[in-house]
Amino acid sequence: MASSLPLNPRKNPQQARSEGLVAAILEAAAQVLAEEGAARFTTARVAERAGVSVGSLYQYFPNKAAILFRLQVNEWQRTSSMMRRIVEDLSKPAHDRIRELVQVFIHSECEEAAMRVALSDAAPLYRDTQETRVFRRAGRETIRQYIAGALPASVPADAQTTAAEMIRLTLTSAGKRFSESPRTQDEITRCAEAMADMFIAYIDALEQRHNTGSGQA
Amino acid sequence: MASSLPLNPRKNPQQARSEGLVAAILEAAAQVLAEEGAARFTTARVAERAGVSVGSLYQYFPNKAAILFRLQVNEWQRTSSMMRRIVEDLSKPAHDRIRELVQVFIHSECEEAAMRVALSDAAPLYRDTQETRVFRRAGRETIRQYIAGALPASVPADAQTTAAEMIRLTLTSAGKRFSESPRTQDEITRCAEAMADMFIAYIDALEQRHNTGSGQA
Amino acid sequence: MASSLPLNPRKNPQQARSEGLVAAILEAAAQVLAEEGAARFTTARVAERAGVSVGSLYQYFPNKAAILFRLQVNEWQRTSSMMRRIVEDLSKPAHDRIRELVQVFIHSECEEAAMRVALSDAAPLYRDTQETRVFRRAGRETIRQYIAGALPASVPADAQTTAAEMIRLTLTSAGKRFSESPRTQDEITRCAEAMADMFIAYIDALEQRHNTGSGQA
Amino acid sequence: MASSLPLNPRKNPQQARSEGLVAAILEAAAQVLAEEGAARFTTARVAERAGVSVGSLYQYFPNKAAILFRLQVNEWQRTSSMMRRIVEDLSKPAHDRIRELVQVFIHSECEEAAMRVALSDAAPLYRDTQETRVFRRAGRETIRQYIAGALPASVPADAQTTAAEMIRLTLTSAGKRFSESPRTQDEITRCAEAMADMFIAYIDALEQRHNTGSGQA
DNA sequence: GATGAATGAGTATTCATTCAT
DNA sequence: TATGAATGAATACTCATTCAT
Repeated sequence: MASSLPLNPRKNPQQARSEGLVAAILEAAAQVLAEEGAARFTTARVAERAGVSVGSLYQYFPNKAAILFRLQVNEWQRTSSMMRRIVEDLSKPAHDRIRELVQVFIHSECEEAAMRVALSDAAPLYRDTQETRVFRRAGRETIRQYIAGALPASVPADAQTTAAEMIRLTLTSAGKRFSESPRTQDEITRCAEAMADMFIAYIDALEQRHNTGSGQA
Repeated sequence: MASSLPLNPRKNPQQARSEGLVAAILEAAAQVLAEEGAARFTTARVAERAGVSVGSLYQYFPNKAAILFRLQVNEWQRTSSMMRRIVEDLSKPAHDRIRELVQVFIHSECEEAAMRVALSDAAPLYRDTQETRVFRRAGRETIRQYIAGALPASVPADAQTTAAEMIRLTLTSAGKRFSESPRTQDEITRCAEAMADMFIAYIDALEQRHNTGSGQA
Repeated sequence: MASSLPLNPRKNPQQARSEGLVAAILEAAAQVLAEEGAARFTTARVAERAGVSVGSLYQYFPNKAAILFRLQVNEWQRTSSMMRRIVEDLSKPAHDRIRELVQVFIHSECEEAAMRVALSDAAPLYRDTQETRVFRRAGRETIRQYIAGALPASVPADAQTTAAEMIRLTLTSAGKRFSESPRTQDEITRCAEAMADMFIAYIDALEQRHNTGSGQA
Repeated sequence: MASSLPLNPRKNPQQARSEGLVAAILEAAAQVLAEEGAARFTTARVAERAGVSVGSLYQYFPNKAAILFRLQVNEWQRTSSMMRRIVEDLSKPAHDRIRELVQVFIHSECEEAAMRVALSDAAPLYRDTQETRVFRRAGRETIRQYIAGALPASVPADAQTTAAEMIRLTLTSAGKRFSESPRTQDEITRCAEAMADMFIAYIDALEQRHNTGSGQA
C-alpha cells in the first residue's frame, strides 16, 4: 500500500528543547494509544495531550505514521537490549538463560499491554515502508542471534539457525498474542514456564539427535 | 472500546434468495479485503462488488463489523473442521497426526494470505464485542481439545491442558505471523517441520517426565 | 503539477433530481467565486450556498477542480455558440460580422466579470489536466475556424490560418485582460470598436497584399 | 478583497548587507516560483533557498505578497526600459521600431516563461493593493506613451491615444497568453511578425483615414 | 539584527449509516 | 423489499506570521 511515506525525523533534535518536545510527543502518543486505541489516535489528540500545537508536532514528525514508527522502534530497542543483557550473562547455564529470556520477554510483553496492542492495531499505518522493513529485518536477525547464542554449540550451524528462528518466531508471536488478553502475574509466569519447557525440550532433542554418533536423522 | 456493536444477522435468511445474497456479500467482502486491504474495505465497495445496493447490504448485516466478523467466523470454522478431520483419524500414530496437523494448518494459513492479513488488520473493528469474545473462546477451547486429543494419554489432565494450550497458542499465532510474509511452498513445509519437531519434542519430554515412575517434577 | 486529477462527473445525472443538484451546485459555485474570490472558494462554502451537504457535492463532482472545470467549460460553450451564431449569419458582409463578433465578445467578457476573473485566478487548480488541455485545444480550434470563416476567401489558406489565430489570440486575451477592470458600457463599446478597427485593417491589408498580382510579399 | 496589505519594504536598505539580502531573497523567490510554481511558493521555501531565516525575510518584506510584488515590479521595469531603448532610437523608421518592439517584447515574454506564468498565477495575492494599482496604472501609461511615440504624428492626439492603448493592451495580454505554452524560437518570431503586421496595418489605416483631406471619419 | 520554534486556523475529502421513494 | 441519494462528523497536514532568545 502506502510504501513510501517518509518516517525520518524532520530535524535533528540538536537542542535540549527539541529533544524534550520529541519525548513529550512520544509520551503523549503512547498515552493516547493506550487510552483511546488505535482508531482514535489522531495527530490533534496527540498534540493536545503533549501540550503542543499540531504545527509543532509536524515540525518533529513528518506524518502520523512516523510517530507510531518511533514508538515501535523504541519497543524493539527495549526488547533487544533486554535480551542482550540476559544472553550475554555467560555465568548461567544455557537452559537457565533460555528460561530467563522467556520469562522476561513474556512479562515485558504483558506490561503496557494496552499500548502495545493498540500499536499493533496501527501497524498497517507504518508497516509498509522501506524503513520499517529494514528495521524489522535487522531486529529479527539480532534476536535470532541472541537466541542462537543460548543454544548448545554441538548443534550444527544450519540446524541452529532453523531452531533459533523457530524459537524467535514462537516467542515473539505467541508472546504478543498471549499479551492481548489481560493476565495475572501468575498466568504470565506459567505461560512463560510452559513455553520455556517447550523450547528446552526442542533444544535437547536437537542436541541429542546430533550428538548420538551417526544420529538417527 | 466499542464493545456493543450488534453483529447478529438482522434477519434469519429464510429464503434462498437471502442466503444467496449473504453469500455474495461475503464473497465480495473477501475479495475487497484481499485486493484492496483493510483500509479500503468500505461498505460501498463491498456492495458494488456484490452487485447489491448498500441498503440491501444493511438488511443482512447490521454494520460493517458484522461482515468482517462473519468472514472471521468462517475462517475459524474452516480451520476447526480441518483439524477435527485430522485429529479424529485414529488410524495414524499421535506423532504423525501432530505433524499433519501442523503441516496442514501452516499451509492453510499461507493460502489467501492477503485476505487473512487484511482481516487481521481489520480485527480492531470487530474484536471488542461480546459476540466475538464468546466465539473466540469457544474456538480456542475446541482447538485445544483437538490438540489434546493427539497427546499421549499418559500425561495427566492438567499438564495435558497446559501443553495443548501452549501448542495451540504457538500454532495459531506463529502460523499467522509466519504467513504475513510471502513464502514459497518449500519454506512453508520447512517451517511446519521445525514447528512439529518442537511440538513433538515437547510432548515426548512431557511424557517422559510423567512416565518415569516417581518422576522428577 | 497535478496533471491527473479526474474531472469527470462521478455519476451520470440520469434523474431530474441529480441534474437539479448539479445545476444548483454550479450556480452556487459561480456565486461563491464571484462574491468571495478564488482564494475563498471552498467545497464547504459551495455546498452550504447550494443548500447541500459536502457529501452530496462529492457525489456529483470528484473534487474541487472538477467544479471549476465545469464552470469553465460552460463559459467556453457559451462563447463558442455565441460566435457561431454570428459567424453563420451570411446575410451580413464580412466586416460587419467581424465588428459584431468583437462587440458581442467583449461585452460578454465584461458581464459577470467578477466570476470570470475569479475563475481565471483558480485556473491553476484545473489547468494542468489532460481533460482541460483537450477541451481547450478543441475550443481554440473551433473559434479560430469561426474567425477564419469571416475572412475574405481570396487570402491563401495558410495566411488565413495565421491571421485567424492572431485575431483569436488577441480577441480572447485582450478581451479577458480588458474585462479585469470594471468598465462602463461606453468604454466597452469603444474598446471593441478600436479592436475591430484593428482587425479589419489587418484583414484588408492581408487581402490587398494577396490580391495585387505579383504582390509585394 | 485584500486591498490593504502593505507592500512597502520595512526598512530602507541603507546598508550594503541589506541590499544584498533583498537581492538574494528576490533571486531565491524567482527560482522557487519557476521551479515549484505559485502553489508551492512559501516564505519558508524562499528563505531556505536564499540561505536566510524566515525572520530575516520578514525584516525586509512585510509579507509574502510584497515579495511577489517586487518581483512583478522588476519585470515591469525591465520591460519598460527595454521599450524605451527601442522607441527612442529615432534613427529607424516608425514601422521598423514597431516591428522591433513587438519582436523583442514577445521574445522577452517567452523567456523565463515558467517564472512569469507562476508570477501571474500568484497575482491574486498582490493584485488588489493600492500600491499595485498605482504602479500598474503608471506602467500602463508609460508603455502607452512609448507606443504612441512610434505612431505617425499625423494622427490626431485622441485617436493616437486610443490606438496606442489598443496596441499596448494587445501586445501585453496576447504576449502573456502566447507565452503560457512552450514555444520554439521560430514560433515566437512568426507570432511576433503577425502581430506586428496587424499593428502596422492598423496604424496605416489610421493614418490614411486622417490624412485623406476631408477624411471620412 | 538575526534566528527559527511555535502557533492554530483553514481545507479537501471519505465513509458508515439512514430513510424516503 | 430494494434502492442509492443524502448526511456531516472526522482528520491529516500546511503555512503565514510572530516573538522570545
